Amino acid sequence: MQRRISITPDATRCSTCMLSELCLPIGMSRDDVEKLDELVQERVRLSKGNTLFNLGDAADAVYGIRFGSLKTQLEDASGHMQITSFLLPGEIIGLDGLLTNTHVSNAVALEDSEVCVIRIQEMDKLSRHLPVLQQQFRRLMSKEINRSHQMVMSLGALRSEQRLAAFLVNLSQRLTILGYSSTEFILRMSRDEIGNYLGLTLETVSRLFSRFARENLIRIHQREVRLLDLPALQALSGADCN
Amino acid sequence: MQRRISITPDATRCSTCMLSELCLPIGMSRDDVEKLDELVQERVRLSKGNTLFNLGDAADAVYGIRFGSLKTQLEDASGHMQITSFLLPGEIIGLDGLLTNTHVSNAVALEDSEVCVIRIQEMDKLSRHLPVLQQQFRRLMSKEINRSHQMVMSLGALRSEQRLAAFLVNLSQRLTILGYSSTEFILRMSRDEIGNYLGLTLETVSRLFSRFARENLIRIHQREVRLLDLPALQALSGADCN
DNA sequence: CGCCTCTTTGATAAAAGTCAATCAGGGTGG
DNA sequence: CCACCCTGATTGACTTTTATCAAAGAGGCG
Repeated sequence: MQRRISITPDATRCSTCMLSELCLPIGMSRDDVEKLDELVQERVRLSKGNTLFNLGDAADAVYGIRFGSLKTQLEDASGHMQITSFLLPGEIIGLDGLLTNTHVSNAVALEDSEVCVIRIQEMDKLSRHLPVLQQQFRRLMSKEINRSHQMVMSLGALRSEQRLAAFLVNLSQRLTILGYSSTEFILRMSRDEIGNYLGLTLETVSRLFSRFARENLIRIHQREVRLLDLPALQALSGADCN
Repeated sequence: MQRRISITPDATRCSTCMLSELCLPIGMSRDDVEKLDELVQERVRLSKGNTLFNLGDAADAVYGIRFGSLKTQLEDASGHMQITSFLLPGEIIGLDGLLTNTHVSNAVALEDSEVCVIRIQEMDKLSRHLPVLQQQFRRLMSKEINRSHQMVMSLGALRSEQRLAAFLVNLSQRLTILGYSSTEFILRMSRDEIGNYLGLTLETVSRLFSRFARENLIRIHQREVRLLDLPALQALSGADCN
């Protein structure tokens, strides 16, 4: 189920949002963030499994995640899906639709989630009086380019165990920024989804988790993970010189 | 060798450039393109093997390729390089540096090349009188995000032969847009570089080229390729339903 | 309680990597 | 001008990694 929520005068705005240090306003001055308050006029609440947008939908907005998590996936001509990202609160989704104003991917909620709707037209209007907003948005797009390039590096250069270690370390880092534990968290995605994302099969992912557990790098039970040896995982993920 | 060239009054500008239908001005009106003419005040000429920028360099500009070709590559902690793109005339390079105004990759010329320097500061100044320029730039960044996501799909979902076929088809399409032959061209990169880009070893690339030639899909001699059966290559690259 | 989905684990097969030798061109220096 | 050298490309033999196929186990939800 997808439900649109209009923002009431007393609702949380960018300037009063817990995530304002991470999301669109990251690095902006207090004053400038307050000017952002009129930008988001709507939110969307999604229950688990529902789509925020689909391939082919008109793309007149991007979305900042308020809570929950989503995945984006591309679909090729033969119908095969490739997950291109897992997104957490404070991250921006939908940037790939701005080329033709049409979404080229699907965005699906991995759990009950809520996103802030950032209309491009509103942003352009606002940025006339707030030029820093354009730079801000450019930074966010550049960040997504970097993230995707890192993914290319991971898929092109790392072996399965390194990819999975890098995946865990990356999740850990992003959760830390959000104030969650860096060593204990719930995987919101299935083995199949992790495998798809990392270019591996679900069996390989499962086997690697078991092996990491045997080697006391992690403890894992279903989707609950505890990272026992973060430095070792970091080393494994390619930071070492082997 | 890298040489900076100031633009003289009689030099080619965006409005008189052969590539204006492809490059930064793609899709802009005649009038708007003329307003772009003051944007590029400098060009850089690179001889083969030289770098346009290196990891860590200040990033105050992006670059439109005028002629030649370049590669961009990331370097990980252990010194391993991963090529993230090969760029042709009309394409924009350097978008990944706008997050922190520092380049996070190297850009190296694959042959003697020339690029137009697009200073971000100039662009921001100009876009105050030409709001369409911001949208234009957003489209270009979105395009790079899409390209990179496609690459993730290719690396994550395709087998070696499909990746190489997709690589050839992609090159063919981009060369066609530039007015070159879609079936006969010179590879500007080595087997090693192709392999690195596609997440394969140079031996695998070489073997696949030989196999494609044996199957009459291509003819290849050193770096000269002729695509004999483009539809079959397209089918192989994942457009089929197998 | 039972069904259904997700996960784990094993056995085997296929894909791609590694190591090694040879070959082909292009450029350089005698 | 030709021989040689160096780099890049090809090809073969063998190994490793990861996928595939298959079966069984574990939770969660109606």
